[in-house]
Amino acid sequence: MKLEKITFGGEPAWKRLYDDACGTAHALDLAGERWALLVIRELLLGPKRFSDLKADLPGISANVLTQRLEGLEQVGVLVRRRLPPPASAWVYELTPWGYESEPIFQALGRWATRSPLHDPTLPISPVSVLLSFRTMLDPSRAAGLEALIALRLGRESYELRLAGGRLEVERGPGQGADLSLAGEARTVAGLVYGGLIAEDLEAAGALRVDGDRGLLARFVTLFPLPPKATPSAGLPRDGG
Amino acid sequence: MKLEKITFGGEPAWKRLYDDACGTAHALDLAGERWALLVIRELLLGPKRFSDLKADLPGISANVLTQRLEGLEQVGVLVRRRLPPPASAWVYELTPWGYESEPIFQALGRWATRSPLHDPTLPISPVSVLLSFRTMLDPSRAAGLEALIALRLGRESYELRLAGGRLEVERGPGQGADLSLAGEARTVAGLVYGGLIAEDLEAAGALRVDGDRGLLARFVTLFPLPPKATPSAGLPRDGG
DNA sequence: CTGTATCCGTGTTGATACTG
DNA sequence: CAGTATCAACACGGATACAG
Repeated sequence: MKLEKITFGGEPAWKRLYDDACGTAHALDLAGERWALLVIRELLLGPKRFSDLKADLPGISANVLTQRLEGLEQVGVLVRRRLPPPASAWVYELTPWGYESEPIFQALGRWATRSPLHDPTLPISPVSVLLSFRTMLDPSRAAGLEALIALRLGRESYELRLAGGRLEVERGPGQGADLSLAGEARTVAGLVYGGLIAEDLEAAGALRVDGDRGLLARFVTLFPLPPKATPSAGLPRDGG
Repeated sequence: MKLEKITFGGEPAWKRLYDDACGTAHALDLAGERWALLVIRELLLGPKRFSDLKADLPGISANVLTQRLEGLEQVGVLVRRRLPPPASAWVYELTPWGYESEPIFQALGRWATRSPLHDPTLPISPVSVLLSFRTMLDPSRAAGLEALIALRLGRESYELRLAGGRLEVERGPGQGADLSLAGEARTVAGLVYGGLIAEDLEAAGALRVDGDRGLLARFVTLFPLPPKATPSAGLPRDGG
């Protein structure tokens, strides 16, 4: 490993780099620091502001978020842009190449889902839920299905377009949707992945359903999880 | 993010965990620490001993390697095994689920190869080169090709079997190979990815070629690199 | 020979408080 | 809202000493 000096615009910065031509090592040089990949994940469905990122990454501190955004901008993964008036806010947006990192998240997610230690009851961000749908959709189960579904997860709204066995996800109000779900991201995740029952969640006030309930019944079957890996592996190693 | 206490066998250990049900976050909880993914990479083509890992991961220190191996064993990615006599050495071997992490490395590698900052002239491990071949093989370019190629990269020997547009990689001496290459891993990487010329490398004593040179000429064309992302992105952000 | 444990200097990370 | 400043805790990496 090597210490490399990189000077960009302002003051010199030192970074610990793997001294390795392997693509994996370079990817980790670019985005291997703590939180970096999760910042990218949160931007995969469109630009966000600093405070949105901070809210959607519970546990990150402001200074670390600042550092990650600066680093990821320097290496060309994202850009910092000012929205046109009247918004006039700064937003962070992935570059085209940044958006191309999505397969990394699909591979990581698919693999980790099989971990014996994975706890699906933890909090989850809206973007994570939507990306997981894109990753886990089983085209054969979605065959012949054409529908527009509106998801309101916390403060964020998305539109899911199912057609030709494929799924498109976009930010948007989802007007005229065949089915509309509103609730916290973890509620919808529990509905699709955790076997929770929509009627129970509605009764508990955690979910609102509008529209085609037959479509809902089918929707929750479209995203089968891979089986867990053998859990024998999560145990302590024998003494010596 | 949360501090979780995990006690395994011996003394209590604290680990910083993302408090996030997202698969990506869990994958990073499992293997997101510095060096962890590179340790896994080095094991993807078969078990290795501590000292082999240390040699193939230049820059890692013994104590960090020990910690990573312990951590990855605890979460079920690898196991520590004793070879049968007369070898009687300890080796580290991925579990079946650990081996299934390879798509992560393919996604990371494919993405990072397009980085404007990627430097392919850095040192590289034999395993990285072999994995890159598996990732980058263009099946259409390999169509109709049937061959056994032996690669001796540093101390390690591998066999590449090309058939039906597919590539199989195994450790092994490669006896009876149609083509045999011997040299440092970075030399062979430069040959396939860097446009270096086999004859020059032979003349310089960096490469030994035995067997079908027509096959070699074709072999070096089988692994096209994706184009670089627009490099404008690697520049300093404007002042304000 | 193959790891493992400990010490230590340094750099990174994160919680809190604070500023424009 | 969008970050900076400060400081404490921790992780990293190098060296060295130790154990089977």
